[in-house]
Amino acid sequence: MAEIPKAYEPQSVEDKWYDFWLKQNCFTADATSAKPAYSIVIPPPNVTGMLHMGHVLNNTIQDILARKARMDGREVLWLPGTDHAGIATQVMVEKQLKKEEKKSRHDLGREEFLKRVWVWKEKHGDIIINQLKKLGCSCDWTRERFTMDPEYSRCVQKVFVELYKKGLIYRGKRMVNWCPVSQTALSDEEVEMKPQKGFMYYFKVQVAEEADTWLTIATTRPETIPADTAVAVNPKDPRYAHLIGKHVIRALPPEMPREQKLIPIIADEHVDFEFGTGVLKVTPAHDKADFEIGQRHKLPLIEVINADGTMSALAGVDMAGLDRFKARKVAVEKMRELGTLVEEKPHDNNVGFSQRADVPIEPRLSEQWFLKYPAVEQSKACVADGKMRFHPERWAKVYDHWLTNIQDWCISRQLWWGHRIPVWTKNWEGSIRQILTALSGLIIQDVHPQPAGFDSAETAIYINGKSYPADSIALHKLADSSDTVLDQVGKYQVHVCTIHPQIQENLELVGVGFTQDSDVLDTWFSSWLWPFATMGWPEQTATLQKFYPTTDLVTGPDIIFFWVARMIMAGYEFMGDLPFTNVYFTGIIRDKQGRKMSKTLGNSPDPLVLIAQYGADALRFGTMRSAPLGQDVLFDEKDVELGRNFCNKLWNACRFRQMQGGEVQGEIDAKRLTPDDKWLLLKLDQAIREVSVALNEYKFSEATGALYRFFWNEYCDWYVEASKAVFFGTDAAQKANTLAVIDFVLSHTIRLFHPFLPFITEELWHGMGYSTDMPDNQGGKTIMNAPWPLPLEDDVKAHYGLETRFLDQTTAKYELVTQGRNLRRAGNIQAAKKVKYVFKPASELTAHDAEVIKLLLNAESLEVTASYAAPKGTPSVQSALGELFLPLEGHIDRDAELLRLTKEVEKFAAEIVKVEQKLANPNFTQKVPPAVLEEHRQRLADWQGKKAHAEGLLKDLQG
RNA sequence: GGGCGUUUAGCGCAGCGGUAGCGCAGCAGCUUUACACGCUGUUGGUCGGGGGUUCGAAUCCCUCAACGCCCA
Repeated sequence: MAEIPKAYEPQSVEDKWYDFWLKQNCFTADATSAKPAYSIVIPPPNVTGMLHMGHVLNNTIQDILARKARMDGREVLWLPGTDHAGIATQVMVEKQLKKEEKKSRHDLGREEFLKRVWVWKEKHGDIIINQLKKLGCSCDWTRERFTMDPEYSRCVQKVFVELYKKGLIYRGKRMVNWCPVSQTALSDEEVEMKPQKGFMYYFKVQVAEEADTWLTIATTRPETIPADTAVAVNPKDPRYAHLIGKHVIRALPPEMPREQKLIPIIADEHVDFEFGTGVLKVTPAHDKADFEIGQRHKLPLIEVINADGTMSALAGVDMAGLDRFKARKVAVEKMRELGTLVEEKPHDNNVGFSQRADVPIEPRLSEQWFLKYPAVEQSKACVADGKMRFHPERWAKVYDHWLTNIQDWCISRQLWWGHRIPVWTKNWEGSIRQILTALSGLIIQDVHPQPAGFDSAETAIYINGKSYPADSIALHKLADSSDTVLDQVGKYQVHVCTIHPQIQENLELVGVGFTQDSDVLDTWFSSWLWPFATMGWPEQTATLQKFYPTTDLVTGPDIIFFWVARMIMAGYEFMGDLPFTNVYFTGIIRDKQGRKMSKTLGNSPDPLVLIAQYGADALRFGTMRSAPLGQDVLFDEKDVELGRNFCNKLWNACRFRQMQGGEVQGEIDAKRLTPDDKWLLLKLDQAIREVSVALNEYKFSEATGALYRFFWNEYCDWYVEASKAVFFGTDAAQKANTLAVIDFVLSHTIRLFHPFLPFITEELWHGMGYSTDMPDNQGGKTIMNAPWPLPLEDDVKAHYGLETRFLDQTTAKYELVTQGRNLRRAGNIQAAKKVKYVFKPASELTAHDAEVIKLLLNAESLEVTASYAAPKGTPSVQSALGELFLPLEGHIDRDAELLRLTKEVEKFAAEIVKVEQKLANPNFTQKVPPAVLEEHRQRLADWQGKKAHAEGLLKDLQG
C-alpha cells in the first residue's frame, strides 16, 4: 500500500486479487495432498441462470466454509459446475428461435435443434460462472463440470442401465402431471400449488332405474363430465347407500344416445361425506384420485383432453377442439340449457401449476418411465441416527416424512434437451429363437475399448418384459438350445437398454429396425449423481478417493426432495456411502417487506450492480450479517451499505496504523503492556473463540456480528483512541510496543475476516506487510493459506500477564469515560469547548491511565487529586475507580444538572425496588443458590451507593 | 385436514431459568490531526393473549390467536 486512498476502493483491488488467485492456482485442489480433506460441491446453477440474491447467499456461505477450511490447514475442493436445466434451457432456445427465425423446434428437427442449444450453451453458458467469480468464489475451476458433458452423460446412462437391470426402472401408464404448454410430464416437485378463485358447480343427474330420483353432484371441472365413467358414494352414507349398483345418466355430451351415457353408481370408502354433496363424479382419465378409484373398480377410461390442453372429439360436438378453460364455460352453458345446472358458487381451491410454464397442470394418463427409489432405508437411517446432520435440524423431520411416504419417481420428460433414455425398442414378429439369433449378432462387445469403470455388463435385454442375458455368446447358446418354447411365433416387443457405443451403433443400423426412446431424463436424474459423477466416477479416481464423501452441502430447503434426498439415495446406491455429512439449509431471500424476490415484482436487486456500487466484500458481509440460521433473509440494500462502511472502517484502521510508521510486527514486550493492551488482547481472544464457535455451528450472522462488535466497538472505538495517549507521547519504546500490539491484533483480525471479506483482507495482508515473515504456504503468498487464529493459550496469557482483572478494570475505566462525557453533554457544555476534569481516585491511578482518561474525555486537563474537595454543586459521577468531577466554576447549567440528577435518582430507585422485592421474599433468600443471593445483595449495595451519591449532589445543588 | 416455523424497542434480529440486548432508523450535538462510508451522547419494550410449573419465566409446560412455509 504505497499510496493510501482515504476511502477503500474495491473495484481494482477485487479484480487484481481474483486474477492473482487464479494465476497462482490457489483454488486448485490437490488430490495427492497429505492434508485432511474438506470438500463441497456447488449446487449447480442452471446454465440459463443469472446471479440473483439467492446465489449470493448460498455461494458466500460455501466460500466462507471453503476459505475457513483452507486456513484450518485442510486440502479444500470446492467443485463447481452448471446444470443443463432441461425445460428452462429448451424453452429459452425455442423462444429465441421463434423470435429470430419464426421457427419452432419441429421446423428444425431434433438434431438441428440440439445443435442450436449447444451453440447457445457455448455462447452464454458461462455467464453465471463469471458472475460467481465476481463474488469471489474460490471454486476449483479446473474441475468445473456440466451435467451434459460426455463423461457426465455416460454416468447418467450407466446409472439408468444399472437401475433398469435391477428392475427398479419401469415403463408404465400412469397419471402424471402434464404441462400442456411444454407438453411434457412433470414430477410432483415441479408442480406448485396456488390458491385460485373458481366456482363450484352443482348439477343434477337422473338415476336411470328411478326416473324420479336425481342426484346432485358438485364439481370444479364440468368440462370433464364427458369423461366420467362412474359416480361414487361412500357406502356408509345413508343418503345414497340404497342407490349403489344402479346407474345415472351422464349429462354430457347431450347428443350421445342414452344407453351410452349410463354410468354406474359405485361405493368407495374414500368418498368424503362432507365434501360437496357427498356424491363424487369419477373421471379416471383426468384426475389422480379418480384414477385410483377407477383402478379399484376397473372403470373404463375416457380421455377428453388432448396433450395440448384442447378437448378431444369424445368431449362431444360442443366442446371438441376448444381449449379446456373455454370448454368449461361451454359445459356450464350446456347444462344450464338442459336444466341440470343447480347452482354455481364461488369456490377457492388449490390448483397445481407448472413451475416452468406457469399454467395449471393437467393430470393426464400417459406412458412414462418410473423409478422405484433405491437405498431408501439407508437414506432415512443416516439422518435419523445423526450420521448425517441437517442444519437447522428441523428439516430432518421434513425429510423423514417425505421418505416415509415416497412415491415412484417419474423420470421421463417429453423434451429434446437432456439425457436421452438409452433404450431401443423393436416390435418383432417371429420366434424368440430368431430374435435371440439376431440379437446375438448385434450385441458384439468390446470392439471399442470402454473407459475404466464401464463394462459390457451395462446392457440389458427384455423381450416382452422377460430378461435375457446381454451377452453375445450366451444369447447364441440360448438360441441354439432345444427348448421348443423358443419357436413359438408371435408378436414380441424387444427392449435393449445399453450404454455400449458399439451396440448402440448396431441397433441404429438401417434395416435393424430398433428405435431409441424419444424421451429424455428428468434433469434431476442427472444432478442426483453430482457429488460423485463430478469426481470421475465410476473410475476410482484420486479425487474421488480423497474428497468423497464431501463434507458440507449448502442449499435451499425448497429442493430438499428434488435434490438433497435423491443425492443421498444415489450416494448409497452407487458409492455405498453418504454423499456429504452436513447439510446447511439457507433461508429464502425476501425483500424488506418479507415478499419473495421475483422478476414480476421487480424487487430483486441485481447483485452485480450492488458489487459495482459497494464491492463484493460489502455485499457478502451485509448478506451474512443479516442471515440468521434457518430463517428467511429479509434483504435490504442498507445491509450492503453497512458492509461497505465496515470495509472502509477496516481500511482506515489499517491506514491509521500505517501512518504511525515504525517497525512492522515488532516484538511485544510483556513488561510494557498497558492495561488497555491487555484488555484488547483478551477481547481478541474472546472474539477468536466466538467466531470459531459460531462458524462450527454454521451461525454465520453470529460470526459476522461478533467480528463487527470486536473490531468496531472494541478495537476502533476504545483501543485505537486510547492508544493515541501513547502515540502523542514521547516514549519511543512504549510507542514501538503499542505498534507491536496493534500489528499482532490486526494481523489476527484480518485473518478472521478473510473468509467473509476475501478481497480487502488479501489487499491489507500484503499492504500491511503481514505476509512478509510467513512461509509461502502459510500466508506468505496469500492470506488464503494463513493459519486460522487460535485462542491464546494459557502460557501465552501468563507470559503477557493477561489476567481477567484487566478486563473488568479497563471496562470500568471506559465506563467512567462514558459517564464523564455524559456529564458535559448533560451540562450543556459546547462540544468544541475543552474543559477541565478532576478525578478523585479510589486507589492509585497510573500516569498512563490518567492520560488515557484525559484523552478519551477530550479534556483540557485531568487533575488527579486524592484529597479533592469539590465546591458544592459540582457535577460528578462515581465509579469503581473513583469519582470524576466536572468543576465548572459558576458556569453550571443548574436546571440541566438538576434534571440529570433527578433522572438518575429515579432510575437507581427503580432498580433498588426490583432487587429489594426479591430479597424481601423469604422463599427467595432460603431457596436460591448462595452465589445468586450474594450477587443480588451486591447489586443492591451498588445501586444504593449510586443513589446516595446522586442524592447528595442533588441536595448540594438545591441547598 | 396434518406437520413445521415465527411472534422481543418504529424496522430487522439476538437472548432460551437469575439486573431485557444488538444493528438500523429516530433525537441532540460535532470540520476531535484513520475514517462524515465518520465521531460523541441519548430516547424507545408490562418480550402476541391467557393459564400453569418455579423462590424466580422472554426463556420450561398447556392453551388460544395472528402470520408464514411445507404436505394432503
